[in-house]
Amino acid sequence: MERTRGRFDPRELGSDARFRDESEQLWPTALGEVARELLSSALRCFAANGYHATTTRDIASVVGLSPAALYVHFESKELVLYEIIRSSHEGVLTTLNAQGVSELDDPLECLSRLVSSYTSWHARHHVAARVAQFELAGLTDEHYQQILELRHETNNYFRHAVADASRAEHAPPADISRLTRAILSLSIDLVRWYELGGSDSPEVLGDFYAELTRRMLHPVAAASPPRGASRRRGRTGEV
Amino acid sequence: MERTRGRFDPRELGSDARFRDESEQLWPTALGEVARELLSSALRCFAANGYHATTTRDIASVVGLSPAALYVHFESKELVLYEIIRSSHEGVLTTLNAQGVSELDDPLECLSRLVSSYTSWHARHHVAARVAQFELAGLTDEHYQQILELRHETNNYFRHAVADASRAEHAPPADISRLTRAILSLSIDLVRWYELGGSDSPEVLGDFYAELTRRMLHPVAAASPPRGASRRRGRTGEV
DNA sequence: GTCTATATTCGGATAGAC
DNA sequence: GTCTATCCGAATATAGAC
Repeated sequence: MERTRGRFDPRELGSDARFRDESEQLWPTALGEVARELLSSALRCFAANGYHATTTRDIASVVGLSPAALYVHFESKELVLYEIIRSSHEGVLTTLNAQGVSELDDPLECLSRLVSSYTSWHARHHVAARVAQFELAGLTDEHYQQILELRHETNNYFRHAVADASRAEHAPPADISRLTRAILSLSIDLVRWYELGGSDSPEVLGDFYAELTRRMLHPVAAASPPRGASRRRGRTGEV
Repeated sequence: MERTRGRFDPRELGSDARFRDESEQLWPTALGEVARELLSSALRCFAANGYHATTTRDIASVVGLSPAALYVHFESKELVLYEIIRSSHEGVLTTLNAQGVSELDDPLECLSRLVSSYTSWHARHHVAARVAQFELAGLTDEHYQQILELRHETNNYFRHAVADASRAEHAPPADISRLTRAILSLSIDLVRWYELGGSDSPEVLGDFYAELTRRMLHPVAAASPPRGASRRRGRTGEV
């Protein structure tokens, strides 16, 4: 019955600009060479076809091993997924920590730098980030809880930065949660469509989203008040 | 080896505020009652656990049927997924068409209305939209291509509206593609975290994102020039 | 550490009675 | 149209040789 196995051949991902990234830097150096190769292979398979649609044969064959070899290096397929997602989340946190924003006293510049680095990290590591963001359902409950803690830590960075910047720019305090979510959405959603080698480099995109963040904190001074049709709200979404 | 089947019991989704939505309105009326119930059940299973982690037994048992009964109404499990994704995409297009933006001559108001309706649709139908956005890998190549055409149509709406509004607001033409992607990202990513019954109604969120869109089209007039640290770019993402 | 072979379970889909 | 029973391919994981 025509088994759908995804649109991409993981064997080609290494040479495909859409998937080539710098994922190998993510893996713990404590792991051996083969284990790291297996993680890179699994990462590409998961990103291309999804966790459940990827078999242990897929992962191992890309590296040129039999499926049984995988279990010498990892206890289970789920643990491979966990290792990938955990490494990605810790990679983001490391980057955010390295920003040293605490030395800055300009809240808007501080937030800009967080957004810029968070965005460019996701662009540069868009393959790993895709798995880290969209394959959480494959984790066991216990591993999922551990990832949630890392995500909570990341979100706190932004929530505080948005709160500080909002105060400094006299934005409505009620919008802090909404703004935080919107800013995170920009950086996270790009992993769905970003391609290395596309028009924007990770740095350019990071700068652009930092600029958008600054604009989002500045209410437009009703520059061009809508003429007719006084914004009939409440009708939207009725289909 | 501890089979992970997702964190949510689809049987409870109907009574869970996180998943209760108005998906039933989406299905073609040409289908019979049972077929529509199966689609609603499948929708909740797919949203909760993912397409590949959902079995035909899961889908049928929520409705109180045996797995075999599903095949009386649908040729395959993949066709159930296709019907869900297709209905969602056409639902969005119907909403956008109903906006009647062509009657407006204010480009910014036109774009605002598109963003508002697109956003509130995704919030109201966040369960269906989640499947429509994140389970595309489960489709056959042929069905995937058909969905891509619908997405292309939707994207064109926004690309033209952003282009018109950018001209009217004297925004840099080079940013049109970037802005379009950013605006779409806001509305699409919300299906990852939105919950009906949460703090913001679909309409409130739609209005807020329309406001953010207007702000994103207005370059900040260097209101508060960053003091020290002259935006050292190019370092981000090195981890 | 890697292999071949396989145990075992599971899931999509079908057969045929009612 | 729904059921029970089942076929059969597939996938995780293991056993045991090398």
